[in-house]
Amino acid sequence: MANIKDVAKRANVSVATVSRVINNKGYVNEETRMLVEKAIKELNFIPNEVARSLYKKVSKSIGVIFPHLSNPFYYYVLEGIEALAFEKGYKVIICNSNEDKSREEEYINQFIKYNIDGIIIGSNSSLNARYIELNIPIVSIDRIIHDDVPSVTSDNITGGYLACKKLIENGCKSIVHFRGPSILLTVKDRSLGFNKCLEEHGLTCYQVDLAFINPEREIIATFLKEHEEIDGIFCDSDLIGAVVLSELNRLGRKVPDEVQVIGYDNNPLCSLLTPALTTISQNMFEIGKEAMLSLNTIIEKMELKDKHKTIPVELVERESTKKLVG
Amino acid sequence: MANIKDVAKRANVSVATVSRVINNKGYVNEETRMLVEKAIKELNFIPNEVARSLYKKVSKSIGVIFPHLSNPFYYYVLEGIEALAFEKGYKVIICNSNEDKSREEEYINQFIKYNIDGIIIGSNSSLNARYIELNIPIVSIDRIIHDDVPSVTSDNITGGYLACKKLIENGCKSIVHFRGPSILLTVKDRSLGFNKCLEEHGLTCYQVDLAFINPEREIIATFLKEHEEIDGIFCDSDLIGAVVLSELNRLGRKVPDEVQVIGYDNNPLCSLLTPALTTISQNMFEIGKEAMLSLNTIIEKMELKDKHKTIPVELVERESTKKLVG
DNA sequence: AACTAGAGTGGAAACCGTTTCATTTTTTAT
DNA sequence: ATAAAAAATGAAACGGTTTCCACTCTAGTT
Repeated sequence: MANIKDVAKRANVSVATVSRVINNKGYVNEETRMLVEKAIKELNFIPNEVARSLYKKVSKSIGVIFPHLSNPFYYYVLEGIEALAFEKGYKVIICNSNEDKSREEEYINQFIKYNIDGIIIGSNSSLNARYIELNIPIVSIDRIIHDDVPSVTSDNITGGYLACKKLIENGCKSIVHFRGPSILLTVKDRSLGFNKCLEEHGLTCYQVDLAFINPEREIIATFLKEHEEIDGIFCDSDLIGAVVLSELNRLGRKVPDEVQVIGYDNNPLCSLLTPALTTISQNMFEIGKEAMLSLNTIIEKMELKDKHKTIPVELVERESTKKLVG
Repeated sequence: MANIKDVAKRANVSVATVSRVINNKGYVNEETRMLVEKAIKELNFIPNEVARSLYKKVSKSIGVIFPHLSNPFYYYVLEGIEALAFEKGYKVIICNSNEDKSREEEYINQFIKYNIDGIIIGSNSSLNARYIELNIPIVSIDRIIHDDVPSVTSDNITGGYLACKKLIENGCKSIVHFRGPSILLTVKDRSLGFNKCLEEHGLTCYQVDLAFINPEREIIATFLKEHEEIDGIFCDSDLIGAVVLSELNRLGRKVPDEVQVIGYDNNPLCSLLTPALTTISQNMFEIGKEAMLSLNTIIEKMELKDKHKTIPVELVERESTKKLVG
């Protein structure tokens, strides 16, 4: 690999001049510039970004830490991040913390070692105070980890509210909320909205806690068997919704005529299920884009007006819900 | 941020000694080591990997380029890559080429600029000869891009064969193969195996070409409507399988009694469908792991015995297939 | 003619580690 | 006691780039 010295030698100039040419900065005679450019081409020279980053302490790359990649939510967010990052000239380094806090911290350390310009983190654990002190630009997704750390979250309260409203308006009387892990803020918020609406109508509901990604089929099956009166179901993820639909089908309960089901996320899977799943759509691409936008703002030391952004949700109606007449 | 000089000053030693301590290399007196370690802790010193990488020309990180992340296949592969990479101390940089060859090349250039140690690429386009000349360790996934570039592919030929065998053994007479984009090697290979088995039984089948990720529902619907005689369906992805099941359901055709369906990938989605989808399982995690293993072997300049690895597949039987009696 | 501003260029320091080599001190073997 | 080997340490070079500063030269101003 040719380096800047080789180019300088070949073009019969100093390295400083070559640097000025590649960075388009400072005075360079037009003829000299041509000479240098010719040498660059001939030697197939690519400036070494590591050396550059060493000097400038800026790497034009950002780190993303997600608890797992197998949750569709994250990769749609990722596509949003990537889209804007690419546009702004940032490389994206993606790491998988596996929900493991120590691994998360190890990755943050790596990022620091690599002069990373900023971090987007989708974490369920709270951030070590050390990192806030370090003053690296960080944006959190789907959770507010610290008042000083900007965040982008989905409007989970409204999400829960909308789902509940739809079920009640559709005539459901006996409702269950299959929730995700109740430690999560997102889950808490959805419950908040859901229960608020319930309350407004003088109703209550069952609550069952499940895993997000691999929902426990037996718990769902047992609950549904023991509660034949259930006619409205809200699930905290479409994956839970899919299992619920599958179990209802097994039990011979008709959806949406006997039971109505609403999922969460608007996973592409929804329209593949039978019946297609009504769901709360999170604009994941937008979440990613906004997070990257916030991050860019902090990196460039501009003022961030909206420290904690909330992205609106909407209900997407498919075949698993239906307004019951009478 | 403290640097190695600050540590040296604080511990009253030279930077060389500090370097020896952090790298655990060369002679260091036990007492001195303690002193240095104390200073490191006090100053919260984290060695700058950029400087390190500049000198050593090794970055302990690898780049992964995938055409998109929204295909579940890729993120399971990714988890395999990550698992081994983490173990071996590599950071993983993931890039999304969006099937765009120029973006792919841009990312490879970035990787070079960053002294990346190796690249795993899941590409549909053939690799520019330049990169092979550059002699960076590269491993390709799901495709053989060059005889000299090691690869890890799934045993697609056997996958196609197994699917066909199952359909025929189960009593299917009129078979259709809903294929992915026929430019892809994977798709070609599956057809190869599938048709071989067909031939062995003196049969032929329909072939319909579709997109992998967002299969065209109308094409599938039209075909199924026009071909009521179909009793066996092989799909090149589970997503295609899901749409097929949904359309069959809409047409009132019973699965598996009237039509049998086999998908491909063993996407978690399979067990959520009704009926649960029989599929050819690709061990994606294993593919990722093996790719990382090959890459590590080349990076460390050890001999790679198996240049082109093939990962076995297996048929996972669920509810969408059934041995017909009589 | 003397003076100044700006164009054009190169030398060298800086970024932050690693490594080589030389030197000193300690230990072991004879 | 002495030579030889091993342990411990620091000075300095190195990696590839950017940038500051100093310098030369030309053109324009009084």
